[in-house]
Amino acid sequence: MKMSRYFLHTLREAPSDAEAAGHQLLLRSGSIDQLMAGVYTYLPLGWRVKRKVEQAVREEMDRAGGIELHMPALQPLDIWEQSGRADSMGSVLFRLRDQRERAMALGPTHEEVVTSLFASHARSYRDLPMTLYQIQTKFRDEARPRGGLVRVREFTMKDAYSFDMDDAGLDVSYDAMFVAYRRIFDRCGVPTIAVEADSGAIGGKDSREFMFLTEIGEDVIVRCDRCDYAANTEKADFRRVPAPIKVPLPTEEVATPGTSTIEALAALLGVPASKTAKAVLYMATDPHDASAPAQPVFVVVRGEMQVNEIKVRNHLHGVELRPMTDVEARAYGIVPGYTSPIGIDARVRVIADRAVAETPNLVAGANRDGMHLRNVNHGRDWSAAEGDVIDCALAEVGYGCPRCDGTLGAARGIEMGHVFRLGRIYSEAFNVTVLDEAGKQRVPIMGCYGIGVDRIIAAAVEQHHDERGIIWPATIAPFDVHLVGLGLGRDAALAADAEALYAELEAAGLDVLFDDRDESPGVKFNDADLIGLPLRVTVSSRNQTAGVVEVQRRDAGEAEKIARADVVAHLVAAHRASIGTLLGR
RNA sequence: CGGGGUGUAGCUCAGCUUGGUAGAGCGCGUCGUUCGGGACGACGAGGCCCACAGUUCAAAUCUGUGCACCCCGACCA
Repeated sequence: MKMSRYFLHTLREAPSDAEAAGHQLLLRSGSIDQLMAGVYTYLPLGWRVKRKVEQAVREEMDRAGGIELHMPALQPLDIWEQSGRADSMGSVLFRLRDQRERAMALGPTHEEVVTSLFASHARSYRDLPMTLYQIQTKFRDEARPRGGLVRVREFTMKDAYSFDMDDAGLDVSYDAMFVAYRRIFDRCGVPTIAVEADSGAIGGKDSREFMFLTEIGEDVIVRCDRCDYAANTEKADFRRVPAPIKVPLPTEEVATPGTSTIEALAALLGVPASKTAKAVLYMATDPHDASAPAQPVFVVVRGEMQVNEIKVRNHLHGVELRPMTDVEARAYGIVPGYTSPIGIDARVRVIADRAVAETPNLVAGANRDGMHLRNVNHGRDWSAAEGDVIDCALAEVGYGCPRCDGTLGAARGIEMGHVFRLGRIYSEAFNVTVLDEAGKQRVPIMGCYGIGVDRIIAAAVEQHHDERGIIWPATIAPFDVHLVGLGLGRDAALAADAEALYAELEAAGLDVLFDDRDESPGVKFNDADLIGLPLRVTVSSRNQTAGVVEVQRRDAGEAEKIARADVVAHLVAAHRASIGTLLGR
């Protein structure tokens, strides 16, 4: 491609809307353009990157046995009601009506479509196992798009769905996807780690997220410093330190006027926060039944810990939680600021984290203004209901690893992909049955697997750039070679040779961006650095005289002078080597 | 949805406090000089100052109401 004829306009300064380096560089390099919050145009340069990423994903999915298809983004709302997610997806689902007022949705994901599709086509165990995938535009009405391509409302996802007869088959399908994901991210130059994850509104269990670790990540993960345990904090467990064996002491009241926070309480009584019990009050509502009254929930964790609301919600089967108001609390006889699990109104469901239940002689509220109780013990003075002592505290840096005696550290990350064993939630909802070898109807078990294509691009730039611009991994670079012609307008012979080299490189199978513009060397070099193609070739009168051209790798090293006659072979070899490294060959 | 911030030229911003009819740098066009790391000169194009409603002789500027975008939080297959 000749730059003089290309639709490409670099920016010297980044638009002020962009904060992350990767977002700024994608904008400055003329790769993307924002249309509105969370909606971007892929400009020609960015579009080439996107197609390369898609192709990398496609090849690896095919290699793993996936079969590509393409499902509609526009979907009837019926299927969302059939699965129950019309409610549970809530406001994230883009809804619309056609001219006959039929309710529809723009697909935020495709479990419903693929499962109803599979139901009408699959008949026999001979059709299984089957993994179907697509690369599709998804729509999610995100409350807060952010970070350029990181969280957007219209985006491209590769989503795959596996159908198997039994758990053992699902394991095979799942493992194949897991391996393919590793290869995809490696190939695109995006380092990821697989972490245990909450499966969220999609349902299912046993899910793993592939996280790209970065300061700008919106998820927090914890990792063990000794073993390979890693988990999203939404899901993470930690080792509760066994309490030293202590005899429960008699409770005693202590006056604590004006002490309604754990910090103030710990300071006033001279005890660590870990010797206190923290009460957090919620109202829980059922997203599937808006008419049902909100239920009061009282979560107790140790004073130094935070409630993991995701775990509480999952424990309560997907309810929505909101903080209880003081007015509501008083209606249940609760004194806000001095809340006590002791003698709580029977209508209030008490859920306790294991750590608080196992720690003796804690300071807790007395449910009287200005009063706390010392030496409160779970089991003697108060109790969560049967089955309501659970892991529901947030894992934090410095806590013990749940798997070994290591310590947890924390990092931020962006979710690049997610794989999980779905189970039969959807296949049952859509009445998928196939006949097994004995002629009996069986419901297949499903897995689902997603990758954010746009996020791969965002992460690749975030990971590979310097102060001058992008350093594209060779596998996803928009072009392979940046051919820079200096002073072509003043030297007809040079211009002719640059044209010839351009043609030779293209003929050799390289994608070339040829800067044939009438611009000064500084402008051209700066644009080349900004755009970040892996290889830069400079032709100039100076080099021409010596019979050489100059080759510069974007990722490292000094420029090399290469004999004009050898340059095509040299670049082909350099390109192959870079691709080979990323493919792990 | 709560909190904060910002809307003036394609981009980055000044002007707003103290109302008087629009500015800079970069970018863009033409011409000339330059030509290996964002050159220089001359001339030029380009703005419904986010929108609407007030106040005023007069509003980019003051007031109100919206809207958009960004950040933090809530939310998030």
